[in-house]
Amino acid sequence: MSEYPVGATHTTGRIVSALEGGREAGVTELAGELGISKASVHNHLVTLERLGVVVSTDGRYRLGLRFLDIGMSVRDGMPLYAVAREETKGIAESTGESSALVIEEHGEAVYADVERPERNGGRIRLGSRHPLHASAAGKLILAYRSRETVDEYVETRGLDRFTDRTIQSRADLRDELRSIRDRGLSFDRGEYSEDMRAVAAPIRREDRSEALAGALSVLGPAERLSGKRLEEDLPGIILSAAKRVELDLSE
Amino acid sequence: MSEYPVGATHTTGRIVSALEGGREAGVTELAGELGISKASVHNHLVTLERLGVVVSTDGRYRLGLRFLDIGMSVRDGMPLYAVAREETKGIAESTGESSALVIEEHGEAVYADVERPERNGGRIRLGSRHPLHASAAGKLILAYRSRETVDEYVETRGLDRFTDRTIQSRADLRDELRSIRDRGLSFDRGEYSEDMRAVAAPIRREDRSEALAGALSVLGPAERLSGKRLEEDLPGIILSAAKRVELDLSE
DNA sequence: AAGTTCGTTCGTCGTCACTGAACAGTATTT
DNA sequence: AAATACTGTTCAGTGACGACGAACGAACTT
Repeated sequence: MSEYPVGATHTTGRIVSALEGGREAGVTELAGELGISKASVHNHLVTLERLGVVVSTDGRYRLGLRFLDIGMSVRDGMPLYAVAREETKGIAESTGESSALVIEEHGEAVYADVERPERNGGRIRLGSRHPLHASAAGKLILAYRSRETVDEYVETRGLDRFTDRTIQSRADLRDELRSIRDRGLSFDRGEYSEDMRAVAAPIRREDRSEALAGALSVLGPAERLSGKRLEEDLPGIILSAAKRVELDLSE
Repeated sequence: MSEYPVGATHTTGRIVSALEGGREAGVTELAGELGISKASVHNHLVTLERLGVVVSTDGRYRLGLRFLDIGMSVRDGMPLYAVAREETKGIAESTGESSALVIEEHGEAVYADVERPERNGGRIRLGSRHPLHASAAGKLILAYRSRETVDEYVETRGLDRFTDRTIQSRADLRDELRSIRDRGLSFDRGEYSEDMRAVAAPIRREDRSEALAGALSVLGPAERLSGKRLEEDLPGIILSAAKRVELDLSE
């Protein structure tokens, strides 16, 4: 079995990825870039347009908002989102900062809900994906995973460095994860972005199984998130919110 | 040329659509439903999982949030969104109601931005798609299109009926569109949902070309949107906001 | 008006996407 | 505890069709 059982779908995926971010491109452009024949790229684009996910205007193509529609329908269908929604909002209201519901997907931390995204400098938005080892919520998710799973993560994704503070060694990661598990709380003090801080609390499953259901997180600029506020006030708020979500989830 | 030049991609699209709304399904289930062999469905799902858009847990499959990520990146990349964003927010703040930026795509009204979605009863959310003839913004978009384009819309999509007030005949639609063009303003008084009201104002392009760039809209329950507020106050607010967007857009 | 781009269309070939059937687990039933 | 009835997955064969290179036609540029 090859890497991608359905090659044509793989090609479609590559074309879609190339058009991410609302980029508008022509057939020849894409064909050259992806190393696919013009005719083939054209066929894929026409198919995608008929499916309603691509729009074309006089020969140039771009992704439409159908992706957003599908994505929102998926998000709204998540049981955890329905349960955590009000708490996420509540955190943003009581703190005045960005708050988020984060889940794990394909080895990444994914933001399934973000309240007040404008308060984090536009760095994190709904649907954002970040490496697990370089965010408060991501580390939290890793902390509740088995050692093998963590090792596998490090091997396949590596410990990409974003700032001086990004965890760089497996040993450091292991120490940090233990400390997180002990406290039931996770901090990010500029490990992904120099001037950003975050606190995250775990949402465990009813059966207390290994993997977390998700994490709640508060995030914002270092100038507002520091000292006692970062170390004591926010942890208190977010921990109790996460506990309430856990309870609601088990009903 | 067939309907879909790349058949495999079409199949993938059908599978994805079947999984919309966060539905979790098994291979056999999908195969039976779509009339495709189990093996084929399996191949598509494995491919989609490798591409990172599908997640599987012990044999059951569902869409992941990658769609949301792509969709948000497309939305954030829209020039109109960047320009209209603050005005959309402003409308929601000054009215306390849901406000939206709406564009046309594949013959549907698409909500590219929705502020305070909770204030419209959860009926309209980011990425929602509605028929053009049964919403304030949709009718507005049709109103600035050529007669042939409108005829084509009616022929291909038909005038689906949602409430007693939904426009049912081509003649009524023509009259309504003329009136909208004359006033430069569009109302929805329960044409899509019995107890919903909306007002929309056009965002024209600099070159004054036929097609609108989009529309701004306020929407909410009939109990709050009625009388002078619906007929005079909201139109004033939304018209001036749309005008400002038009100006910003032409810079 | 010749030239250069583009998107699109056209056949042709060789591959691979689809099928039906066998396999391997797991849950349910008896 | 054995048997049944579901799953999801793998397998091998084949015929449709996806990929390619080339030709086409339209739209700008020169």
